[in-house]
Amino acid sequence: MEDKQFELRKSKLKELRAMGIDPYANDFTPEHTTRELLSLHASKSPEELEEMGQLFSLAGRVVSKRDFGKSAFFHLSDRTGRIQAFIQKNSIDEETFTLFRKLLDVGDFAGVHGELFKTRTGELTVRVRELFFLTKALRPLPEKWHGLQDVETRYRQRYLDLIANQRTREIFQTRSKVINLIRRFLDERDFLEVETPVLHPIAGGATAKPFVTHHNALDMDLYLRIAPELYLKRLVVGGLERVYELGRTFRNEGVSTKHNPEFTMIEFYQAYATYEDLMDLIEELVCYVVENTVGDTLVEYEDKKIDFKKPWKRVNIYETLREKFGSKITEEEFLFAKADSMGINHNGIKGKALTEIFEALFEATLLNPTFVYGFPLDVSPLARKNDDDPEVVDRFELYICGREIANAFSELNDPIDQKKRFTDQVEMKKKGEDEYHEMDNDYVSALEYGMPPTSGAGIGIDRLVMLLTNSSSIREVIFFPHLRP
RNA sequence: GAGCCGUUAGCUCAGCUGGUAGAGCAACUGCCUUUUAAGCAGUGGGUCACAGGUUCGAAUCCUGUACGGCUCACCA
Repeated sequence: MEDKQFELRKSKLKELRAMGIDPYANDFTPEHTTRELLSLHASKSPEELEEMGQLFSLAGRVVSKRDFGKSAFFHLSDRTGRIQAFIQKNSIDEETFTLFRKLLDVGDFAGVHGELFKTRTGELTVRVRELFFLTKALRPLPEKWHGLQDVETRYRQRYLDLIANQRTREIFQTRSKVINLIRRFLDERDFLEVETPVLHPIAGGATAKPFVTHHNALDMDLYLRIAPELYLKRLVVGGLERVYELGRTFRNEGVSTKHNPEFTMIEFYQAYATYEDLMDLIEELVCYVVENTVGDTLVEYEDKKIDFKKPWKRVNIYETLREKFGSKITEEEFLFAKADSMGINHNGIKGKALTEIFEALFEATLLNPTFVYGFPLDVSPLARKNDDDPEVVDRFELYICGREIANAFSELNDPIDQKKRFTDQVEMKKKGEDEYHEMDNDYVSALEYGMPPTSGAGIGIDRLVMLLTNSSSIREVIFFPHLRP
């Protein structure tokens, strides 16, 4: 048997057409929103509303219907909220009233003209004087009481999730707000928003596996960008001293509650700034976003409370490890033995062993925002060497709630050093670190023209939004997360 | 990629150690002019994810497949 409700609604569609009513009309312009009506008039007394006598017009989806035979209530939902409407046999023409009862279903879009009044329970309600059929819905909506629970349907048919679950709408409103706030923050500081290529001939700017695609006309493979970094720095060479790009980045890695193959990142670069300046800037930026979304420096996440209050802790990787293991931790023999005992795959790379030991032991403990700095040189091929310790680079990562949220450093602008670093990366790539950098001669030659001292940062927007919306999975903050087709 | 768990009506879920499918909401038919999970009476609706197997008999037990969730690994 074919879906009965579907067939029935299709026959209602035919019936409407037979009566000369276009079930997909586009001739109604709402002049008000539900939020306007509620915020301007909800506090008025019944008498005040009656005196007003004004006709309002609004449109939306019918999300509930309570039929009493000779009158009925229903709720209309628009982008701003929902409002109750009341239709009565003797305050509207009879044909419309019958149409409403027989042919208008929950899920349909309708427009109404009517005046406002208060019901016995005091709810501001529109008394419908005219009703317009705008769009017939052929499928029934998810259940009104429990909403839509099935996660697979929620992700695959996000529109249903948005209709049924208020929380989903709020999450994406917050996401939008976060992005807007970041733009505003950087724009106010004279950063220029730019766009750089998504298709890269060399996948650079991060250590990650790229997606490969093919350009037919040029008969060449291209990579979806794993980071916009190297192009943004070319722009700094070009004299754009403060730039940022907010956009999608692609990494061909596993999918999890914290990883989506395409995710949103902001990278920004500021000439004449140090990585320590960027700690201050990021602290300010994130606090600005938190204040204007959550509205409190204390943010509840799962069963934890994250305190965003400035100043944030700053933790040095080497110092932390020396405190734990003594100074011999930087000696190769001891270090590799330790890493092996912890099951860490370091591939004979010292910096990798150090950072992975640190992450394994301390990452999960970093609940409140914490800057982790003092990264080894060999895992940071694009970062500037520290002036005091040439084994270390001027780089930090921001951890919140045990997750890496940002990565930043003073940029390496010495082209000869950069070339050597790329060469070292290529060597390590041969050793089996297949996500390490390739030689990028074009980038090196850009540096040869001179890049001013610069620092740059990347912030994972999805993860930040997760924290601010108390979402435990990245799929909750991406409209259409990656699923098998 | 590995382990564990899940998939039953449009939606939310029951269905025990195998005996042939249930509820609420939604829908349909009535009644009802201030309800808001409206109410009352009645009706219809299922390849129990898919494919095999065991059995007299499978939603239930077994195997495989698909899709999803969680954890781990890689990573941001």
